[in-house]
Amino acid sequence: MMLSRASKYAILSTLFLCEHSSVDKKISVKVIAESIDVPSPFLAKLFQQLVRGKIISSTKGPNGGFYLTEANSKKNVCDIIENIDGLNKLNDCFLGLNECDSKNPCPVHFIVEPFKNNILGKFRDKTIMEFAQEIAEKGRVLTLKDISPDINKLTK
Amino acid sequence: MMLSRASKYAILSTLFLCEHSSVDKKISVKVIAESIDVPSPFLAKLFQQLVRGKIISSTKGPNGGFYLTEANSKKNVCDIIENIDGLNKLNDCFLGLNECDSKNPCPVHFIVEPFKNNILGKFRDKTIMEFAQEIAEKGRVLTLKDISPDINKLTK
DNA sequence: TATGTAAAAGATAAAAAGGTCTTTTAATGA
DNA sequence: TCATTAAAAGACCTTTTTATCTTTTACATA
Repeated sequence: MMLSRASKYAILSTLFLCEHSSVDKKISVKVIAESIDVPSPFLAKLFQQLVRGKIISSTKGPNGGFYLTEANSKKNVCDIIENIDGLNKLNDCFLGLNECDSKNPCPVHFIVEPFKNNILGKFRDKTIMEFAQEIAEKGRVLTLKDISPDINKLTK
Repeated sequence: MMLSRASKYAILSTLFLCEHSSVDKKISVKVIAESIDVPSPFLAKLFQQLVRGKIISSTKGPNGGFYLTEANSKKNVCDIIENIDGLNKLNDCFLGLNECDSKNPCPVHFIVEPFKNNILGKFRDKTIMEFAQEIAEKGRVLTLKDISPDINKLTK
């Protein structure tokens, strides 16, 4: 019922790629890692896996880097999660019961279930492309960076 | 936005205590651990912490064990989570953004937020006691054990 | 075709979560 | 008051997740 950090990184950077890259404008791990503030060797590993899973594309060498093809951008967020965490992770009972369904529900089953369907729906129905467009239109910034300065850090 | 296994164990076993124990019917870790199918030394550690947090009570020696007092049973599930995971864990952005709120929402913010409030509400408004009663009334079994036999295990 | 660039691959390390074991302390009652 | 029982305390181990580093491979172009 929760994404690993790896999945989160994968989602954000794939959306970033969708917005900023194309077949003739490939982007290196380093640039992406800095843009969304994620450890770059770790992201490199994730990208290898996403390439193998045909979620994103890459070419080596000068002017090489990562990018999305037409086909790639028709994938959806579920595909990313599936590729990194596996989908079961999202289906586990919120309280950890092995058997939690409408017949033997945990105390929060009927709260969790609609939410799960809702979010899985969103992750399945919209393509990466549609997602990225929505984000761009609304002027959203998808980064792990601190946007506003953090008081704790300033006072150290 | 997700509970650790430790928190889940803590919630289930506290509810178990509420239903099955009292000041003059204390229960040992071992019994509880077996009932809900959780590693007993691990549960023992958790219980120590819950006792320190005044969520549950204990006495040593013969006929000793864990139990809930009046006061204990008026605590709520949030208190348990707070004590084990800290409440922030539930408040983190689903996609890991550092700043995700209605002003700069992540793509799923408006799906996640109502759910969060909903479930936090339930965890805050009902006491352990009320929760346990509800479970008992509905004849629910809160265990991590497999209830129905698992085909995979049978065929091994 | 040599050179530089960037990903792929794989080995390794660090941190966190989960789990175990042993010794000490407190309570009970014989 | 001594033996027994069960939790408390704390050291320790294992696995998983997260992160890094080094070497190899592929590609581009000068």
